[in-house]
Amino acid sequence: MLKTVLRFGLIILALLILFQLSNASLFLPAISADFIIGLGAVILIALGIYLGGNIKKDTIIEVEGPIEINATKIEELGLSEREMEVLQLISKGYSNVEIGEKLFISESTIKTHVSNLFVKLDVKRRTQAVTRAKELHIIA
Amino acid sequence: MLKTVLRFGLIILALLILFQLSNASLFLPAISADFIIGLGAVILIALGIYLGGNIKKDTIIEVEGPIEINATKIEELGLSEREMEVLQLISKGYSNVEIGEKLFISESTIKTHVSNLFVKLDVKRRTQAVTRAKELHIIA
DNA sequence: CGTATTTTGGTACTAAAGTATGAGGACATA
DNA sequence: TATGTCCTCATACTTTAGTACCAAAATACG
Repeated sequence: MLKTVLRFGLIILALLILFQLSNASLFLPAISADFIIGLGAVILIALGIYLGGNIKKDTIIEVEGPIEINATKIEELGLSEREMEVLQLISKGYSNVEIGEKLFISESTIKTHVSNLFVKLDVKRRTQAVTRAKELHIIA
Repeated sequence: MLKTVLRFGLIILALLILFQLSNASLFLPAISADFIIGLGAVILIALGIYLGGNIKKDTIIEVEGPIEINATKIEELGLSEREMEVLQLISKGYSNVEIGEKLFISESTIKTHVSNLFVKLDVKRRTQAVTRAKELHIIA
């Protein structure tokens, strides 16, 4: 919450600086207006990237303790978002039916996801899948 | 790769547009220069957020410190040695048959141990048992 | 030695998990 | 528009897992 306030504060601050620059450029003909505007653009994009990066980190990578999730590995294995959701619920000990209820989809679909998951993780049972996933640091 | 090119293209395009706007504003006094610059700023930040959100991060994997086993808890739950062995093998992803082979006892016996384990841990499935056992720090 | 606990094993059954296959819809991209 | 990927769901089947109940050895202990 406090971070959110800080971020929006940064955005407003950046806007204010840009507005000031637009005036300052009139009194500093020695410096090209184009240069200043370009500089402002770079700063704003950098700010945006910073904000975007943090937003992504907060929403996708939820971790407790010192263990972090290896997002690269997930891509390497070709695991989809839905598959990751299912994998996480499996690791928490839920049955296929329970997982279906939590995700509002049928048990059949869960079984499909689970089977695909096993192929991609190269395992044969859900308990193995959890062990393997933790080894690879793709779940907490 | 193609996406990367597209993104950098977008950045350059945005910069060009901004430069053009800085000129256009001189010929369009009806529209406030501040407004145009503000609009540009918003667009650039949005672009930055989009770009930042798509940058893949190689997250650092930090190793967890020494995990302590709570021997007291094991006693409290009344878990026998054999049950602990079975529990550990379950957590490694082995099937009942495989566990039986490793401990040189029949699958029937494993099932008995597993069922007793479930009662003592107050769970209904082996995946739950693993989750619970780790919560209680009775397995690594 | 007698008693309690653990470990072992079996049978019979139900429930859940997992496999194989096919297929339609959603959505982004070439 | 065509293509490919993901998500969805279903049917039919096989395999594990799990429950209930029982019982015989092995082991620990006062």
